[in-house]
Amino acid sequence: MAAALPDTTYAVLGLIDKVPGASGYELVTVAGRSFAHFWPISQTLLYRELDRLTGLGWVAATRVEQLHAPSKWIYHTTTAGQGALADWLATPTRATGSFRSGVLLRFFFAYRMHPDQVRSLLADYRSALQTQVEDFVAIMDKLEAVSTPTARAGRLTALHGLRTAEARLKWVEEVEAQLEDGS
Amino acid sequence: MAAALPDTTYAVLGLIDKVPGASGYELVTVAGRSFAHFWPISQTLLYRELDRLTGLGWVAATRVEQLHAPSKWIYHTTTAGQGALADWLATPTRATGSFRSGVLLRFFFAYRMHPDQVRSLLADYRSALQTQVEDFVAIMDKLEAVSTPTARAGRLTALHGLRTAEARLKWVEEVEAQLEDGS
DNA sequence: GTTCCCATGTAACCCGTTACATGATTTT
DNA sequence: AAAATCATGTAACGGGTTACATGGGAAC
Repeated sequence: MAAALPDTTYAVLGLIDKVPGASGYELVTVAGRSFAHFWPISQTLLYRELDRLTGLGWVAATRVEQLHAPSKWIYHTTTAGQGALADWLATPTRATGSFRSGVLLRFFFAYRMHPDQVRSLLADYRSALQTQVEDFVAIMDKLEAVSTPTARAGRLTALHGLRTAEARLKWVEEVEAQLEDGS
Repeated sequence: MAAALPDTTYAVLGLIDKVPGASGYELVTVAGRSFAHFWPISQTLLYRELDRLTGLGWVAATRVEQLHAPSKWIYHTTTAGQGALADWLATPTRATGSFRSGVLLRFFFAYRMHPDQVRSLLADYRSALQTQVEDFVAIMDKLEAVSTPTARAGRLTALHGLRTAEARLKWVEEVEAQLEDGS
């Protein structure tokens, strides 16, 4: 049995399947505004996965010449690629994502900080969360009109992010209230 | 100016500062049940950071011989180390943590799955979230009694995880309800 | 005429993980 | 006799990041 490929490979495979005929450049931007919120990938990494996927025969690359822009490669999933995607989707996975938060890490050592530093840490966190909320709302608004299955999936993952950010904003308020009367 | 060290280095530094006189072995277990939920580190990595921190002169290692167990190194922060920790805590940071979720990634391609697969994906996610809720509640219960500043910081980071997991559980219910009547 | 957009790539680094090794002592 | 605990480490790998290079056409 071959070594398991990272989920990132399937993320790119699924994206090509979802947006057939896109160039690497386009896929980077699409990835940036679709699954970046729960599976961020850099440009370099995406191009590397493109190489891997064509090497595996899971996607086919076609050269396209353009008049008013540089030539480009466009990608499609092959039958083998669609099968690999289906297999991956059928395999159960551990439901534990990875999460690392610099804010929480610093907050964990809050007793070594001046109260003002803690307050500003929380304020920064709050504004970052508010930005997230706005982003997710914008995504959902944009997909509201569309009623395709792919749009629905996107809308619901955005909802996940929205609910998460909202809950964390409430946490910030809870903590700030506790700081005011407690310490 | 020297290259910035990763947050992991300061995580270990802060932990030694919090639990002085612990061995590497003990620090691994303490890290596992304190900040693992928002900053997981493996045993190998922790030992590597221990080397780095002693090399920097930020922590001092002392050899301790034991009768009923192998000899061990125990660690303390130096004055320089405490200063470095304070500096790091004083530097503002981007409030965006890193998050990667295999569940959401698969869910994003839900239109390529059988409805039963989607249901089982959500069921797995739900039970993982329920386990998280239990873990966070357990941590908070254990720290409820203690009223030190360090315990409070731990309790509040656990609360953050609890609120997050609760919001996501509600999301699962929302989505499941939508699947039943919609599709 | 400089800056932005398209488009693809290289180079280097290192953080983090997994698997494994060792060996004494204590518990089952 | 076997397994778990204490304690520290090595080896190898690869995923992901940041920074940089290139170059033509379009826009301001």
